[in-house]
Amino acid sequence: MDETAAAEAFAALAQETRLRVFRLLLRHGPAGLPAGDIARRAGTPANTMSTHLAVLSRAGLVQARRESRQVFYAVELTGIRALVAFLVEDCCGGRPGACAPLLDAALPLACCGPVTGDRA
Amino acid sequence: MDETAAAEAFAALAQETRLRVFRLLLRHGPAGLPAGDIARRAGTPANTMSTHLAVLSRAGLVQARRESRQVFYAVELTGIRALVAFLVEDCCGGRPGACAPLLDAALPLACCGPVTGDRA
DNA sequence: TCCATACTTCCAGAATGCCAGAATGATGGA
DNA sequence: TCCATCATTCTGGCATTCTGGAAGTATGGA
Repeated sequence: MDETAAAEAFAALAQETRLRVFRLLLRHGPAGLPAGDIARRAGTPANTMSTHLAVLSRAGLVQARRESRQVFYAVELTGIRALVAFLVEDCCGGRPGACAPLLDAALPLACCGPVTGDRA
Repeated sequence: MDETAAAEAFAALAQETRLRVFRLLLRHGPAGLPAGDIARRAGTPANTMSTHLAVLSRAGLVQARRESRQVFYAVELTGIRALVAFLVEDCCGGRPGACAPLLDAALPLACCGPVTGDRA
């Protein structure tokens, strides 16, 4: 992940509809939701939503898979992880402790309970 | 942190110069850097950089403090933490394990070494 | 008081993004 | 083959953002 890719991902999340959709998909996990459902839930025309979903997809934040006539969108976990990792890498010049309160408790717990400790 | 505030923060990071500046400040920790230094390092006119810094500041990602004639900018740790926490809250509908590989190892280690476990 | 330094605000042109109507694919049933 | 459904692409109007020159606002030294 380089600066351009990260900026693109942040831009994708910088729009309220897209941010809401991303979080909606996050709640639905790997199964995802069909594009039509997403549009309906967001109260957005299908074509507009299609554009938003394309932006999220190009940014590597969601993934599309066709299933018969519907197209399901689901979060791309590696994408969001890479984005956050990129954002905070080299934090405080690598000096542990200088920014310890940054993200420690808030992040893993909010998502998936205590972390296991091994790499992803 | 609500959706509007989060979108504003992402928008602040969605611009390459600002993203580069934010990461630069992250490396400099709480001490921060004077606005002039930041502009010089980025190769950006002072007025343009001032606008960018104002955007980051309004988004709650950096904090300004005056010191004699200079204005130092430093990362706002609570801001970035709140942003990431908001982004992944309710991940997978609260079902631990469904998205376990999401961020566990990558994030805290990249920043500050093993987490302590207590709240910030 | 006068000047130099450091930074911010004002402004306008160029570029980019958002949005939804209309038209165009893709898929499956009759 | 024809039609209905689901989704994407095309298009143009509108709004926002980016950028830097010029002017304005603090701060401190002489």
